[in-house]
Amino acid sequence: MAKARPDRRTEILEAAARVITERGLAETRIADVAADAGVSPGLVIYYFETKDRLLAEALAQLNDRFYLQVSRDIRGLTSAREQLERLIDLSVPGLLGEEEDRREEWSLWVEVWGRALRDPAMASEREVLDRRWRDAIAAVIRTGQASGEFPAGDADEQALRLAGLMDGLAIQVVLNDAIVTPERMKRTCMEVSAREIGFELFPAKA
Amino acid sequence: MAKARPDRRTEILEAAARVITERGLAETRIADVAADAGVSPGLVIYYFETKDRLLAEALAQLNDRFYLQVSRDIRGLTSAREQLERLIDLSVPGLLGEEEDRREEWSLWVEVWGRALRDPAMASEREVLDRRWRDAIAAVIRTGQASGEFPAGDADEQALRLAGLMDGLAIQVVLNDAIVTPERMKRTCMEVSAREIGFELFPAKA
DNA sequence: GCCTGATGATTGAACAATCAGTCAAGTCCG
DNA sequence: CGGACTTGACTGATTGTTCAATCATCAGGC
Repeated sequence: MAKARPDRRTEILEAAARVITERGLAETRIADVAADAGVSPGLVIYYFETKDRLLAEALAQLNDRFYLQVSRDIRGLTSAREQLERLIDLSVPGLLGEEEDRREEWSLWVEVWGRALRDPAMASEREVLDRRWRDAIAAVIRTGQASGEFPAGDADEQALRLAGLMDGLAIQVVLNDAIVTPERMKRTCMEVSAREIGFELFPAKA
Repeated sequence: MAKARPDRRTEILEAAARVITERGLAETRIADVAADAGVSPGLVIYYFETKDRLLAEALAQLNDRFYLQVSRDIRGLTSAREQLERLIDLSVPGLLGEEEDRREEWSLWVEVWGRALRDPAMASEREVLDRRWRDAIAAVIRTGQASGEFPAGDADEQALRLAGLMDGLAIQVVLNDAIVTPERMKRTCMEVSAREIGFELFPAKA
């Protein structure tokens, strides 16, 4: 109904995002994207020149989507501690329901890292996105410091530590490590955050 | 000189390890390995049946090599704190000289993670190796606790935290992140270790 | 209202490159 | 001589990309 004039380029991009999250970056063929978009392989190249450009654009879109959700979710919370917890919840693969399961997003990150090793364009894209992520964490920490909820401290360094820990643990979780479960990852992240940033894990409700 | 009777299988395995660390798992072709070993492509398949089996064996060998070096290096150190620092030094990509540069090893890990997402055999191999790594860290921590150098604590949980942090930061370093330099990674790992495990970063030499 | 031609969108078959794995034939060594 | 080892050309499958042909849309002339 709403398809007055379908924007092919956008349709193909969305199809690519779907295929990538389902089958992974390495297993995504142009033919798959074309089939998912209900379009011929030739048309995909017609709009995106090369497969690499298509994948790069699709990845950027997927990331924007994640950041949008995170900032939307966080905006509604008043306490920095709650914001931080929500950030962690959203980052732990498989912790929340299907609706916001981050497993596929993390799988994607792992593949991006692999590709970035040999693809400079992908590498600089990744660096930008990672910095944006750390900055988002640091912003939450600064909010808490400004309001007196957290003690003063180097928010950037604290964000780096938390982001690093989350990356490392998320790898284990997304690969279904028997020891590192989503719940354990969350607990560990919360405890380390509390200690490194300097807040009480279970604040007295006073 | 020492090649009385060349063990082709071993030669090919070593060639595979070289090619993999140079070009990455995804970019390693049978022909490359054959060329590096000075042998025909057919012979590679003759000894290893499939490319996957070749890669799996080569990876296992690379890992054993790393663990051997780590345990050899650590055995010579008496204080647990020094052992831990050595462990971290050996883990930070590009911190030490070329001889023991871990950059290629970490690149490899990133690719193993990517492959493990879709290859169950690779996934369970990874899990085993990762557990071995965390156990090695935990063993060092327990040594320190037993000698009274570190306070009592949950060594397994502490090891999980340190291993997670190292994984996450190593990704940034190996991808040449402008902010996360090898030196910064080391400093951060040491500081977090000190706080989480509970030792003095700069012990009075008493 | 209808034809017309131009422009861009779209197709799908064909092309070309890449590689894992096969195989028939040779070589070496005991 | 025989069996293990070795070769390298070949096959077959996959897949990114090209391209000639077709189709849709629409502005503008009649």
